[in-house]
Amino acid sequence: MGTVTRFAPSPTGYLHIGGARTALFNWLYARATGGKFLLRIEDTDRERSTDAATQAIFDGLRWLGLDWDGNAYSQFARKERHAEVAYAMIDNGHAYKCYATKDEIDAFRASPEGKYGSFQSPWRDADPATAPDAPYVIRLKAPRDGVMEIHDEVQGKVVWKNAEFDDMILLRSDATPTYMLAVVVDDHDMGVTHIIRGDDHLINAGRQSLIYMAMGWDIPVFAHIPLIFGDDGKKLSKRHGATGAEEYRAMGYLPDAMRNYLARLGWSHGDDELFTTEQAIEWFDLKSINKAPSRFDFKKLDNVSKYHIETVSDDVLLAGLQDYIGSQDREPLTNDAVVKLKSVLPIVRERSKKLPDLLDKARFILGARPFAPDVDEVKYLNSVFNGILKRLTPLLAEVTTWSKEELETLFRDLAEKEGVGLGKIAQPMKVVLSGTTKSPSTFDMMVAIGRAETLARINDAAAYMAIPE
RNA sequence: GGUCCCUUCGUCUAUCGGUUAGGACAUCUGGUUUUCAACCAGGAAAGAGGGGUUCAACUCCCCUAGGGACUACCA
Repeated sequence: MGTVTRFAPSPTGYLHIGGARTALFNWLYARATGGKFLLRIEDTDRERSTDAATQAIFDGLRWLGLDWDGNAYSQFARKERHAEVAYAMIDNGHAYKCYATKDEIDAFRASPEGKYGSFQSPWRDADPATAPDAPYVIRLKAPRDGVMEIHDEVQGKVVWKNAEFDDMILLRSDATPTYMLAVVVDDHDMGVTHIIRGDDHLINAGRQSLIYMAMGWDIPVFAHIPLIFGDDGKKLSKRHGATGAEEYRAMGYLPDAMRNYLARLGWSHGDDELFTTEQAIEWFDLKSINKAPSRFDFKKLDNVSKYHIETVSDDVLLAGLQDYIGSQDREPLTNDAVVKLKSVLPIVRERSKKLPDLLDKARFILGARPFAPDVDEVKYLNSVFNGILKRLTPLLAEVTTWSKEELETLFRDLAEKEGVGLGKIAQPMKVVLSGTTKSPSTFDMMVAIGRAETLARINDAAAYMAIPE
């Protein structure tokens, strides 16, 4: 039997980056073992679940490239089946109807005994004949003796005394299932073999095992992964920066980089830091997941991002770029722009940490004349440079081979003749060619746009510099 | 409060009883340079504390401290 993993988010907001990593681990494990990765929306909480959130989760997952097998399941849609199992558990003596009202339970909690102990329903061992004709919930009849032991792939052996578990509610008084019942039934029905989830669910593995056992079902393999914190060690929240997957898209990170970085948070394969998704799939295993929580580090993410922008294929980069542009609510690149961009990809992908950096560098090819200098770059276009530019222009017109080497030689010779450093000429030229110094190499740009365009831009710049001081 | 989980450089981590405790990011120093968010070289930087077990412990056990999760008719 092949492995089946699942990601089961509740649709109450965007896709949290921590959830995204959980999804990634499940996806990686499924792909690594040739199994299936399923998606289930845990929408049994009708108050908080929204379609918009469901959509956001789909979008986030799709952006990250975490494709799920088959259609996404709606947990709520399966409520009849959940109820059926709850009643089956009454029949086999592992659950009972509890008529305690909300007020009674609240009163218990407010009492001294209720402060720390869990609610003990008087209906657990009551004679069914005495049951009133009133709404009821179905509770698990949790064992009072013995221990529950699970073997978690990440956490190892974990043991609880059964007495620690309360008679949790399985089916609410409105006949909808609670999370605890629904997960178990769904995971069983969906054939889930490995449950990889946040370790905030660790104790639930014990509780849920009780249900599996009550129904005589096979208990899946558990792997509870530690949570991701912010850089201060506190729960990752808004003030740490972005928490939603979509935000990372809007910041200009490639999905490939996110997968790499997220995979590396809590999981490792020796000293490998930078890797492709294919490699991650090949290397991924549950045993190498760390037990300690990790902190999200944007600096490191940037470094990983830079690597992927440099190494990913042209098509992937271009697709990522278009996607990023879309996230900014901007018009996609035209076919013409794409062709132009593609021709300079090698020189603009270098030194770019994020997609917007790359786009900045591509200004010289995507923009149009005249290239007005950025305010803080105007200083390069001074009178000294103006003089040099006048002597440079005819030289450029005569260059025999318009190549990087030739141009560089020409610039160096001129610099020597002028008695200045190469930077005094090449640097202002960047501003002439692109309006900014945050551009690719001067010579690379000149070669990319050609002689005529170079001369034309010099002419444009001359106009700026002609203005008397 | 109770139960459970966690603890190696600032950060992410390697180490499966024997290592000068390694790598990466960040940081510092020097170099290079056509900007730099680039590159090159080098440096500083860690086993929470205390007990055991063992010839030998970061590694196994216990205690303490600190952090976290759970403790809902939420998931």
